[in-house]
Amino acid sequence: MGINNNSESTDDIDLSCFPFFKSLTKEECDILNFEKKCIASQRGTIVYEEGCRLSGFYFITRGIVKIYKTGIDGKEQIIKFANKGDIFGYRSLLSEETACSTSKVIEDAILYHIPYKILLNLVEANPLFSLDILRIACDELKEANECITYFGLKTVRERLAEVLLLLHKNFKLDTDQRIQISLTREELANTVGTATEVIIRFLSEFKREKLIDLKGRKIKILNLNELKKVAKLTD
Amino acid sequence: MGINNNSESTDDIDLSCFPFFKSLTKEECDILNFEKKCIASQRGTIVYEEGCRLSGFYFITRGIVKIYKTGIDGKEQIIKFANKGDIFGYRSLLSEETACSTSKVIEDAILYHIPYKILLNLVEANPLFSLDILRIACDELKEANECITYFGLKTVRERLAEVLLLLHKNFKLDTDQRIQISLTREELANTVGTATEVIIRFLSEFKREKLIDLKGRKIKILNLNELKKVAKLTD
DNA sequence: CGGCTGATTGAAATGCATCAAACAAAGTGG
DNA sequence: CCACTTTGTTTGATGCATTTCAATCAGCCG
Repeated sequence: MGINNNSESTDDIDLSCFPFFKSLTKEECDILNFEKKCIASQRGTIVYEEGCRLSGFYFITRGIVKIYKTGIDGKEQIIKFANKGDIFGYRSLLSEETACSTSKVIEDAILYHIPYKILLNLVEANPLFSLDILRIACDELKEANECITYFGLKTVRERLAEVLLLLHKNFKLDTDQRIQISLTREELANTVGTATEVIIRFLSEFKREKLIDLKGRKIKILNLNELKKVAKLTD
Repeated sequence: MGINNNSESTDDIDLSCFPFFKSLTKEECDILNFEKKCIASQRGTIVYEEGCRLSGFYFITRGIVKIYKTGIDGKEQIIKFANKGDIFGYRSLLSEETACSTSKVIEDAILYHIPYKILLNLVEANPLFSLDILRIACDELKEANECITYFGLKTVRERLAEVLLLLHKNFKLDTDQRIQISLTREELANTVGTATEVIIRFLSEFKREKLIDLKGRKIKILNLNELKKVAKLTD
């Protein structure tokens, strides 16, 4: 693991059924479906690395990919988890720069690679699609700004509570109401921006306070409202 | 001060000379210039506040505006400084949400208000402009991601060094090579995400180490390379 | 079984936040 | 024009949150 472990398949799912492509015409969908390349990737696979020049962006229909940057001392900062229906890798593409983050599969995933040229053609030819992707970028920007704010104004304890709430909101729950995404303590730490040990301590503190329940990496939120108070959220 | 102190003027500068509008046709420029509204705003003016519904976005041709969010305890987190040639307020507009940040003039500014409808028309009618604004959003996203990373991985001392370098890069220098933007210690603190006193201590530490020179709020960088080392920057 | 990675706990060190107080500068009103 | 208020800057001292180091434990895989 940790090494490329892809298998290019000829999986011919029609991407037009996903909301992201809703504004495309029939012809555009045909081109898209023809040019896309399906990549089934196992946990640990690195999709692209910081410094790479990408040839296209990625659309994910299954699994989870973490997007992160690496600091000088080798510590990671996770910026985002991409899952079903998300796109990633488009930012550096459109800015015409090398990737400034790394993306790694943390839950076996199905990815579709879509060439840059197709993206450009669509943006230039289809104003509605153009607006769609612009709105996606704006939404990401909003989340990033909220993230900056929470880093600047909140303590580690508050940030952990907020991250748990975000994971709860953005990822499916299993039959036992546990958040399906399975992160190591270290990955949680790299999201919150702290040390692994600190995460462990606060998690067990939350558990003691009956805010959450832990079963290995599977977390269940027991008291949503109280956790929101800990996170100092208004809504 | 602190209260609205605008004066709507009929200033008829042709906006097409700014790079942001470079992709517009002659006709589009005419409409833009007709629909824009010039607002001369003094230091302290609040352009819009968190929770407002905006009717358009802003283009700035002079002065500086700080964009920030306010925490529960009233503390501010500054997200961005907008100056000449920048746009702001477009994000919440395109996401069709109320503003999630406040913008306040910190250096007497000339702003142009451009109605949402014009923005939408341009994005839908002009693919090149559409791509331009998409790239701007992507660039902002890149900066935001770097900001998240520096919050997550760096100490306050390192962050302050990085912010000083960013200000040095993004704002003009005066005849004495000092960074023209004039921030209070508190505003610096609200950018770095720490307390005013901490900023003061590190600033005088940097001064003692001959990395910077201080003359009130005007900062001059004396040793760029060494400051980059402090900020743990690679480039 | 032994070696690996990840999780956990404890103790010590430190970076930062907070509180308090003094000072400087700038604007306000008598 | 001077006392007064206000706002911003500075310094010191203290306490707390978080980091770091060290050691142990649990689980997994070949």
